[in-house]
Amino acid sequence: MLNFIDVILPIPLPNLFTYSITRAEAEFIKPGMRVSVPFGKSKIYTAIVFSIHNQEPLIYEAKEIHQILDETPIVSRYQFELWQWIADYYMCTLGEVMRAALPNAFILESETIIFRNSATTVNDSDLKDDEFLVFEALHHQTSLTIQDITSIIDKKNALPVIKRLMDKEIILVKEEVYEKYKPKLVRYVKLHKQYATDGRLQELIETLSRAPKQREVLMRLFTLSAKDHKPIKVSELIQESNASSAIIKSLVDKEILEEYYLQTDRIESNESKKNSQFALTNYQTEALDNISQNFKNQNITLLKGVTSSGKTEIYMKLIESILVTNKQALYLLPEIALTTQLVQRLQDYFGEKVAVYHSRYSSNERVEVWNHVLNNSSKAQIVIGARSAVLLPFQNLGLVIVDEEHEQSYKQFDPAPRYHARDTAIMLANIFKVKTLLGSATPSLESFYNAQQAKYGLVELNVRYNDVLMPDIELIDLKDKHKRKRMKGHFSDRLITEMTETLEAGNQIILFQNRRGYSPIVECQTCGHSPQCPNCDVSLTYHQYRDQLRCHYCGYNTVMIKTCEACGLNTLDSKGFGTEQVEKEVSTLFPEAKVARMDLDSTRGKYSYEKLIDAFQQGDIDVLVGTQMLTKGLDFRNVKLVGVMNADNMLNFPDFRAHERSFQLLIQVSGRAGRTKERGKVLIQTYNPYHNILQQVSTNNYLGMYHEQMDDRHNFKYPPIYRLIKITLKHRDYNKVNTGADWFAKSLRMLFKEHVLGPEFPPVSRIRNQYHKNILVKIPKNQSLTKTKEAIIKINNSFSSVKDFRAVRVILNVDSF
DNA sequence: AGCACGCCGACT
DNA sequence: GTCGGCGTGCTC
Repeated sequence: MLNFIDVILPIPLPNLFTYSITRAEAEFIKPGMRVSVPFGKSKIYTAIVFSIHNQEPLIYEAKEIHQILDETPIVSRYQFELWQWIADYYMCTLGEVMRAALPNAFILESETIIFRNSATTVNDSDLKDDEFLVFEALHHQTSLTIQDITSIIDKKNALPVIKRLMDKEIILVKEEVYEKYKPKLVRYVKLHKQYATDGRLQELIETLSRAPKQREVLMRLFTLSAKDHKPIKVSELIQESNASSAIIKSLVDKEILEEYYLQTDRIESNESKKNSQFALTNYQTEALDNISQNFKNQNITLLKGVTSSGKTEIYMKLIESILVTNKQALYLLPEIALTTQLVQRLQDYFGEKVAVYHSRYSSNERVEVWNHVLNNSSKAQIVIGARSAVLLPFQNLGLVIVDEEHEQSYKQFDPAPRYHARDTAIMLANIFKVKTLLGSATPSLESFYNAQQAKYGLVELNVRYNDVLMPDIELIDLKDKHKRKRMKGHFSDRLITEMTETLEAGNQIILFQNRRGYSPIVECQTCGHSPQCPNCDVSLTYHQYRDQLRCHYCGYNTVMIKTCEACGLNTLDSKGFGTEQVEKEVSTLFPEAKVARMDLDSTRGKYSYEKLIDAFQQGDIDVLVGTQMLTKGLDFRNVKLVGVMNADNMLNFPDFRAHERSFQLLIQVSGRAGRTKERGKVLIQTYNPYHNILQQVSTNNYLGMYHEQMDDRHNFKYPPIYRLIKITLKHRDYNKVNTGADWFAKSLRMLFKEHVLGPEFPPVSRIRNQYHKNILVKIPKNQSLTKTKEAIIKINNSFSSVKDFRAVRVILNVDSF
């Protein structure tokens, strides 16, 4: 009987691929293991074994696998179930899910390596110039990569040359696969075994009397190993004995010391023991009881707790109750809320049981967390992570917590799989038959709607920790302030007064402006021209700190122009303002205050974000100016005043969620004010102080906002009343996108009639030289989601079989909000 | 997706 | 003449 495996390949193709294996391999291979397989003409890819069977494919001959990469499965059956759900629900392939789920280091790819064929003799004159260059290079190096050759012959395409050399049998070509994950090895030293006896040791110390430095190192080694009987790291010895690595090296060379390597975890399990204890307040206890009560007949519960109400403590107690059953807990957070502050707090309480997983981790670090979770190791009993942590190989999950449930960053937009981590987490919990707790001060409409429909349980916590009052929110009418000349730059007199008082009292201030850079539009006063990005349909933003014009979509940048490109006059002026300008104005208005800025530009480096937070916490910064980044779960004790520079630009954003988002954002920034005893103050500057959303923000009226917005969603057929699938067409040719989108929309309309919207150009219709056009499909509650998706896939298939449209990229985005 | 193959304009 | 552009077809 012949043996075969079906595998998942990390590419966007809908089907599995069948390979043949030997009898012996069939005994060894299990679903979830990695194998490397030849794919296409020459490449070798990493695949995940999906199933093992005996059905020989009928219409093609299955290739043999190249190699088995694992001894035991690295993907669990629970994950297969989840992957399948993601692929079906979000309309993507299993391969795309695999790519998103596995740490990069697990996915090996082959590289083509070129060798000299020593079997043939070569006549130099037979070779062309570029062929000779390669031939000569192989005298110096035994092997070359394609890239090496590309640079040697200085051509874009090295393949023709390689092909000619292969035909002449001068070179050999091999595909090589490298293991990408490298265990971290740490260098240790110990005394060489020849000095094991006391007598020899005595001798040794005497011989070293003329090398005091070396002797000192040796003595230090003895004291260190006597102290805690642990292996001695080279780095430790160097530091303790104040020696150089050269001294260690000479001791090793003399065979006095012996070096060896041990494999270590990259993720420092900082050896903090459980030391912090805390008690819940009465309100927290009550909330926790309510949650447990809800969990008795509800799989999902929404915890709606105002900012600073101490939700984290409740999560911790819940997790603790899961740990005693020896199960794993998953704690999801938006990427930027995963600060050292919070991780530290959990580690202080749970010790080494906490593992962290997010995008700033290197591929190697992720492999280590993956393995710990897979092996159900105690080091990863609690996983705290961002979006992708939901894809980890849990074995024995007991609880899922999704904090800041309303955060849009839980939804992946590009590339596929375009999954929502909150909804995927609920599915994951469902697979393990365990409970999910969603937490937020400003729940998303869909979650609150589900709670209202009794699909979720609902627990509220309306009191801040330690009974601190909710901040006092005041709206400031910018139109009026301008008219009465009460503005200094972008600051109203009210804001300046409050800032002055706050600074005098020694408290800190946060200023929020949802725009980075100095000014988003530069415009010529004479001819009205403004510099545009050459690749995208947007104006360039002026960044003063580098004197540059930058595109926020593609990263394009040039030096700031001095005169108008169109009319040549130096009448350039800037419109609108960003964080940079706010920062600058603060330092002019308050010269003795220490100002810092927190946005994408100021937090580029790996730790710069943490440094800023640290500095602010230490009180080294008085005024922190920033974008959205500021709103995420930061806990600053000494912030008294929060200023929102301009609330209008987000309210006017062309999106059906703009109002919901603005409400959430403003409530979240406001929540940064007054987290201890004193009541905080929030000033919101706006041209529309009577806007309903702002009124609701100022009175912290979530229910008002909810009901009003839900009316709109009903009337205009938007989620959570209807479901939404967005179809985006992308191509560099404007006309192709247009005709393609029209075709696509027409086909959809035949089935879904008035529930098809568009095609429409998005606000920024060209990004990186690609034109975009969107079509929205609205799906009523009573319409089958599965059937709708099937129909869309069918239309998409016929679309791509039209020759003219093949090149147009189609992106399907389910729940695109 | 990635890659090979094949056709076509544009230059050393 | 070759180089590199891009459309087309295919991957177990």
